[in-house]
Amino acid sequence: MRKVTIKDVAESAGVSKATVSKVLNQRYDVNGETAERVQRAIAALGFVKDRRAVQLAQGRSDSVGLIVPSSTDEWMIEVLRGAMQEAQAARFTIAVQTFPEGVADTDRLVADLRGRAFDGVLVVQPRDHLPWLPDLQAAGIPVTVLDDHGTNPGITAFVPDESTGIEEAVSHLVGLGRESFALLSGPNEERTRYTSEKRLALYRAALLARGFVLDDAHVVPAEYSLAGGEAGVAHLLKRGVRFDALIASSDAMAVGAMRALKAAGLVVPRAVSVVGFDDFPAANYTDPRLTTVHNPLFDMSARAVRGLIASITGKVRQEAAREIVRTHLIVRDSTGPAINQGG
Amino acid sequence: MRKVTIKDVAESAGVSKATVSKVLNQRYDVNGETAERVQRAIAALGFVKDRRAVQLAQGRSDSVGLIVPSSTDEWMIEVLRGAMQEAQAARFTIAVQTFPEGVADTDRLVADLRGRAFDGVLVVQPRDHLPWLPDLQAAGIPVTVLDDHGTNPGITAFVPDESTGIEEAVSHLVGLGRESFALLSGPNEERTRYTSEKRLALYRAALLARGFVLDDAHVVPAEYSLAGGEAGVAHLLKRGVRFDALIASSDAMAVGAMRALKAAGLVVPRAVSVVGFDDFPAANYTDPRLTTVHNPLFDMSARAVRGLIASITGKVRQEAAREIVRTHLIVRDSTGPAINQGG
DNA sequence: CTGTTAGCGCTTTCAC
DNA sequence: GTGAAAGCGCTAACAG
Repeated sequence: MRKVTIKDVAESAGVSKATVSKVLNQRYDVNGETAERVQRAIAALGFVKDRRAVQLAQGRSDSVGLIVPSSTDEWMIEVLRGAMQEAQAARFTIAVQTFPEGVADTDRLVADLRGRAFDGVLVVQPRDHLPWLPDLQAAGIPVTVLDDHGTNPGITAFVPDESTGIEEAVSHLVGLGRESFALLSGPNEERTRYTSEKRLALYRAALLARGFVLDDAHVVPAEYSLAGGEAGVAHLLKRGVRFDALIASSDAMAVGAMRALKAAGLVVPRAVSVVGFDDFPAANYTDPRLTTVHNPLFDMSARAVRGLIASITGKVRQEAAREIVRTHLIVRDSTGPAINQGG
Repeated sequence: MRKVTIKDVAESAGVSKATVSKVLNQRYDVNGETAERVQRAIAALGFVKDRRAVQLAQGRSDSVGLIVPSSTDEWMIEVLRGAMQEAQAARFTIAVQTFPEGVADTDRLVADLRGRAFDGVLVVQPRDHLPWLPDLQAAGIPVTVLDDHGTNPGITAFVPDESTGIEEAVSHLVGLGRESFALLSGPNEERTRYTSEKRLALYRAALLARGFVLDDAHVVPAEYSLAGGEAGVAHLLKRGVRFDALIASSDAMAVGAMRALKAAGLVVPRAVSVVGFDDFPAANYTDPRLTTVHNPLFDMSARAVRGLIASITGKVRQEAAREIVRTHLIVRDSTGPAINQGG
């Protein structure tokens, strides 16, 4: 039994393909009786529209491509969630693709994108400048980037404003009576330097604004990982650096730091208060639960996809905007009053 | 400037569409010189194949639909990772869709699937029997389910064999000198009962095989969450139940349990050893790090997608198989020697 | 209201 | 080797 097409339905119902199409698409210029006959034929034959044919005919693919870094980190799930929430509402599909590795891979992806495999594209955390983004846009394919490093000007972007969360964090720590700060910065790698230095500079400024100088001896570069955090704190301790507040540039680092502090007999949050960055899912499962700056990935992603869909469906010519999304501190249990205040 | 099609290239190169198509698809029955001329035209016009047209013409959509429960839990990322790994290798895209809520939603999804929006479908953790799965299969669309509850016979499924991990867990605890066990089982809800009771039964049997009876007083139903774990342990403690090993039916529960134990002054792992289930990403970030039964989602998902792609591309008629994937215990720090053994 | 006629853009026989 | 023509299955003007 061959695949049943709209043509079969038409013949079976004694009408033309056009009429069937109209019935299928709920057009109101069809006689009630005819419509019924068509419906019966559809049911009898078990007909279903071929999506691909519809897509070609309508010039849409009802999907948004989500290009993610190949190292799908835990936080990716937040991005996906946000994207799916919006996609579902608009009956779009989220097509996940991982970032291309080499030149050949890149060319293929770009060809797919320009070939309109998707109606719009959301690029998550591009490390570098992506020269093909403007081309896509010029080709009329809406593109948005999430959390880039400012390396793709002219492309609509949603980026977190880390300063608000950092201000809150510093204000929180200072309010708690903390007086000497140490900071675990990101690793000295090309790829991560931008984020890393930005966060450091913001912390430094926020502290300075409150009269605290964060000198270089109190800053140690570390990997964005649990092990990195452990090593970082061990390093600080070994050098005899004193601090009652520790700021980590990622949550995993913060957890490692808490482990190292505990190993050294320093109680978190009393002896040392710790704040992380990102608010990863595990932040609620650490002991103590982690106070951290929430990176609003879900929101950014949802807003980005909503915007993309709007410019896909509404034909609203997307205009390059840079949406800055505020970050906030989530206070949990890894921060608390200073020892001499607690009573 | 209109969209450039294969026809434009053909005219520009002075050949027919067919020839262009052959060049595009690396067919060898094209004269070298002609091919070059076509290539130049392609480059000059900036032509790119329209994916949708290719898809319609070839009857493929180069994608695998991933239907996930709407409550995208943390563990979903593992499923996605596994799926993407395989998809990427085969140049397929993973199109994520969330489970339909009502009847209308379901109908629409089924219509999309039967309408070949995707070449194959992977359904993750269907709660109930899905009557439309066999239909899809009958329509020639490969379908596989991941971690179902045996509610969809006749459909290829990848399911974890929890018994192996549970055997290992019990053997590990007993080997540690643990003698009295308590178990936090799943909630008394319709939806989760299957998993919950299966795990309980397996634990009970494994313990019995080693001479330990897990009586009802030592089993308490709890939510699969941190709060559930806390409440469960509080309940046990209040009732004066004594135990030196606690088995949780999920990792989040295990973390909650550890919190409650700590609050009660019971040290993990010495006073009470705790084992979880799933090996969620946060298991490495808890304090102590969680010993738990690893749920091989990544592997199952990767294997499932690989199988789907094989039957999509190879035209290998997929035969309903039930792949049982062994689980294993990951020993971390929440389990350790019993108090009187430690020395 | 309904049907005719062109598409959508590429692939694929099958003659030449 | 190359091209004409017939799809793939649906949509969309435009007559009638």
